[in-house]
Amino acid sequence: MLVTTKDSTQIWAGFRALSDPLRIQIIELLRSQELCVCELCEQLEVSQSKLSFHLKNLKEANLVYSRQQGRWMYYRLNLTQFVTLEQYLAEYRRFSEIIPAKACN
Amino acid sequence: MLVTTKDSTQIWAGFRALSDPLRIQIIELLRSQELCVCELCEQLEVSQSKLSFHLKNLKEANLVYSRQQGRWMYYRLNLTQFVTLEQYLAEYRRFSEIIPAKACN
DNA sequence: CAAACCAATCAACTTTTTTTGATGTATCAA
DNA sequence: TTGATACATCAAAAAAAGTTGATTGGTTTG
Repeated sequence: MLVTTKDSTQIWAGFRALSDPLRIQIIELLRSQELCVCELCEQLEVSQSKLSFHLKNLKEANLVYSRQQGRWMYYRLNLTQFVTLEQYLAEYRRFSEIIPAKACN
Repeated sequence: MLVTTKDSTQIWAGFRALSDPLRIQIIELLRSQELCVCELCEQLEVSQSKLSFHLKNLKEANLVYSRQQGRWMYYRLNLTQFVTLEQYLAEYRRFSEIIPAKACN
């Protein structure tokens, strides 16, 4: 079963968002609780604009949600997307009979 | 439980390798069977050097093995690494009680 | 209203990744 | 041994991603 182009895009875009050390740190902080940008800034000791860049990145990959409250912006994980990626990887384990190549030529 | 820096590197490096459409296509072809470079070239319609670049990329992330036979080089998936990444993602689902943020200030 | 605050965005710059075409190396076949 | 094949590697160019500092927009506070 081949994934469609559209699904594939979702997939590698998701992995791309996870392919940066700072973004991994961000989601690990969000794993236990929703946090506002200022708190992430403090804990990760990075500039606000840098953080904004990476949060946008995570958001565009559907890995986080955000909600505004007053002048604060709170971010939290979108677990659904994590499950999607997890299941994509799980497919590899499912049909794990990998046939050795026939000799080439 | 926080992952160590070393583990984290393994993780985002793994995701980084999966963050490219061509590399996703490659692993999807390898999902059912080991293939040689020339066959991947044909099926994906990309240049050989381009393919080599991406295969190296996958290999450095431990997502594939390779073995040489005569003048052919055969690539196959390293499912162990897929499982590692899958389990990393699964951790997010496991403790999915995400506490809403306390009001900031 | 004005000032303070939080966070997004922008432009300029730096760094990393990817592509391309050429070259190198090893293997095999004639 | 010569030529062909399969693949890796390299250097240069192109494209994409990330960083930085400044600015902007929206919200609250005084």
